[in-house]
Amino acid sequence: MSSRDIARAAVRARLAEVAFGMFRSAGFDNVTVNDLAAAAGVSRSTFLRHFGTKEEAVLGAFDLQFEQIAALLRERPASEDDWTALRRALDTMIAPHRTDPENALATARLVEETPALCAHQLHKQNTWRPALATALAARSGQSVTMAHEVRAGAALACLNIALGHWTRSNGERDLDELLNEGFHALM
Amino acid sequence: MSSRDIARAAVRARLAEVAFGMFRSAGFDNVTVNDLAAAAGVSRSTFLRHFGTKEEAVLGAFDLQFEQIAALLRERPASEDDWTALRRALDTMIAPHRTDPENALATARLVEETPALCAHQLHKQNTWRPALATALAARSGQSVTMAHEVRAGAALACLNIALGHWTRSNGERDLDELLNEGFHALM
DNA sequence: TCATGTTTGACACTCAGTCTCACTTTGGGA
DNA sequence: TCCCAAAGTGAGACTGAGTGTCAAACATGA
Repeated sequence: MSSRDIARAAVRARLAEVAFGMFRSAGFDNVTVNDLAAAAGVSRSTFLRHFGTKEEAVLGAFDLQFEQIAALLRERPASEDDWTALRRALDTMIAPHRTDPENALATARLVEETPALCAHQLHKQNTWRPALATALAARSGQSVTMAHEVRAGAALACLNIALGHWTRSNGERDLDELLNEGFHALM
Repeated sequence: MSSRDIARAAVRARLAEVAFGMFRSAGFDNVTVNDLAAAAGVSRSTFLRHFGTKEEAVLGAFDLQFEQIAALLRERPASEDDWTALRRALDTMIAPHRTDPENALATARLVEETPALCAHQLHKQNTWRPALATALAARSGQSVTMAHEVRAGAALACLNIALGHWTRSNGERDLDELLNEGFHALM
């Protein structure tokens, strides 16, 4: 990672933070890219060059999480069945909800109540699903089957549902238990 | 259903058909709403009044299918386990792929290769999932639990994955069998 | 026939996203 | 240290989606 990449990532992080703050207080649809750029002290061009779309300013961070999940999945022991491996790998995804529930709750709410964000998020998951299936198969040296992909998809659906319940409980219910309850319907 | 509603539905169907034809031959992103309106002989305003968004011209029909699935699900006998009931209900969804594979294949391809359509489709499924869970619970007089919702979500993921395989096989593989294979990883 | 509600087309407007061009900054090699 | 090539930035023009308003045409049911 060159120093340029570091600088670029720092700018990106700052822009995302400013954007999240404005979306959180005014609502995604009531903030324009011009507003975001002005608030962050950059031009409209620069903002869009960093994120491509308004949605990516919120959802861009999730790509890293998916890579982490895939990596963790690959490291789960082959003796573990797929459901258990998936359940464990998702612990990474819900770590932020434990360490910074305030922020995680605001993000989850924003995504859930904004159709454009929700749709993009689901599409992102759909894009990552094959990679999860590959990781699931690779950890036990198997080749990818439809079963791997179905289990990966089911686990993601489970995550979304558990997160939805968690959000609607204002973060009061335990996300770990909600996930366990969800996986219980699958295992 | 008044005569006005009938006329309205007829116009909608015709507009959707024209739109699908153009999307199919030129690609979703290469056709503007102006193009669609001109080809259908209506104004841009009228086209957008009927569908709201370009995407809905393609995906609008799926709402009916989801209602059908929910209705069928409610009618499955309480003696059937949830997975079997879901699997049977999905037969409705894949009926068109049997009766008119040509058209179904083109639609599936269009949705899959167009990110905007894919995202909207997934969001639609996400919106309908609670209704499926309710139907699943109602058929055996239970109240809705997270398990119902998780199973509904998993079934939808399974449908998407099976459809993806079917599309990539150019409609040559049997969608019924693909669905069975997918559900096998869950049941 | 008439009053009412619906559909339509025209048009103006906002905003997202793409593209191009010129300018500035920066990193790394000579 | 100097220099150059590459990367980042800002300005601005442009396309196209989606919203809202208005007046005219239309169909429906009394």
